[in-house]
Amino acid sequence: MRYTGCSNSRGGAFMLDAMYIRKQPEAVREKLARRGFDVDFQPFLNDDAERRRLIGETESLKAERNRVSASIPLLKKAGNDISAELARMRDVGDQIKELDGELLLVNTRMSDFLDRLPNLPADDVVPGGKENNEVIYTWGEKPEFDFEPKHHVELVTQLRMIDYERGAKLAGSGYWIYQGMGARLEWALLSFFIDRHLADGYEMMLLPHIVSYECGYTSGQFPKFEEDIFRVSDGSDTFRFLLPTAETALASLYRDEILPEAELPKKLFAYTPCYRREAGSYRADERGMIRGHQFNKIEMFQYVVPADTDRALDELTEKAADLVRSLGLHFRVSKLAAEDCSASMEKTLDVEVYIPSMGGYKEVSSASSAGAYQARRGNIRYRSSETGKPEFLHTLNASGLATSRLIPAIVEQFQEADGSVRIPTVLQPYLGGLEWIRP
RNA sequence: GGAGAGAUGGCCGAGCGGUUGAAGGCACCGGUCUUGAAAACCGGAACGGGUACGCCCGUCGCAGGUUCAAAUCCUGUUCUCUCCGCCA
Repeated sequence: MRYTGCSNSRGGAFMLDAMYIRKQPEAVREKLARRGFDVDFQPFLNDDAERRRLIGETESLKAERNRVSASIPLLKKAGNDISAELARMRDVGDQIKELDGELLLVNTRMSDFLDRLPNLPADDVVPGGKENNEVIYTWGEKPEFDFEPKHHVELVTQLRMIDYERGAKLAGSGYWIYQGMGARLEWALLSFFIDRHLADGYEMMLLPHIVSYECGYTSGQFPKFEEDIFRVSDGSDTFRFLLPTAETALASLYRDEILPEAELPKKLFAYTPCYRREAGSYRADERGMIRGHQFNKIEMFQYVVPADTDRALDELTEKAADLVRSLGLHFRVSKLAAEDCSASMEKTLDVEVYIPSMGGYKEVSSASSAGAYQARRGNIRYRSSETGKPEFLHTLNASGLATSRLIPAIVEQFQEADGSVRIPTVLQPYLGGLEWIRP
């Protein structure tokens, strides 16, 4: 499936990237190498040269055609015989058509190549995978239990919060049902997050959960990661899919638009369920709610001018961390190494909550800067007050938060010997003042 | 689902085969005027690409077609609006 529509956006996005590669192929190679990508740019650079040669040829033919065409009405008026001109222009038209065909081929090859390249890591992002992630700070202490702590699956089942079996009956493995206090706790978490974001001046959005191919292209999921999503069919050929994250929709809000600089930074958040195939990614220690095909998440998003990106990433990371802190959960913040950042992102900070049964930390929020990567793909610009010209803006996103790993963290970290669970103070107002969930 | 109307620059809006890349207005930038600002007046300014930096090419939702020449004609397509039907 080709990226359809927005054809001039593609041209714009395409060229800027290409220009950088043309000018600094070694710098680009080095940056990609940090992500474990070994890319040979030679074929691309050859295409780039060929492309410019074809453009030169076809455009001088077009210039001639325009010139002669403009003179034809004048010649006609003067009573000249123009049949020779007409014949020649027919011929020129054929040549143009042929050259344009070749050009299209080269262009397609180049954009297919570029579409599949991940973002370049930021300068302060170290090479390598997970093992090179750096813990920035840790908050709180690992909980100590003077009894044998239970696994969250056992706790939430006993407390009748989550029904895994019937979830599987309804939809298959990887789906669960929130019930009773589980449903209420889930809703309390989301409400709490919403209130915090509103207090911080973020605008709330409720989005379509089924979106078009272009959204996936802009956010960077497509064309490389089409197998990670649920495609939906209405019998037509239109490619639509379920949101794997609200980011996918939020990144496309202003696609093909030019925002006034005064509107930036634009701070948004959205609640949506997230639907993911997670094909083959289950691990034995991820029993329960750690990884499912559907989970609830509130996503924060910012559109900023490039100079504001670092500040925005700090803000988003701190907001996500602060939510976990407010819940009283032990967590840490890590800066990801290049290979661990998702493809669209130049830099990512994870907020990871401690899950006692795993003896480790699990991501509840990923705060990332996409730099101009998504903006290029979606042709999202702002009018710079400095130059007066449209420039690509920067996009950032962070979960705030995904709940599916918070509930395990809450029930496990706050469990008592009798299997009851203490409700975090900040959530109690959302639960009618309730302090405990008891068997 | 049926019928109709529409889609033009940052925004609104004219144009319906040949100096129209596009009148006019708003917004924007520079200048004159002003103590300063506003108003008024004058001027500039679309986006993308190529470049021998003189210019040139492309772009009027999108994709094709007709033509020497398309915003303008033809076909397809997407989206928006109005009316009818259906429905949470």
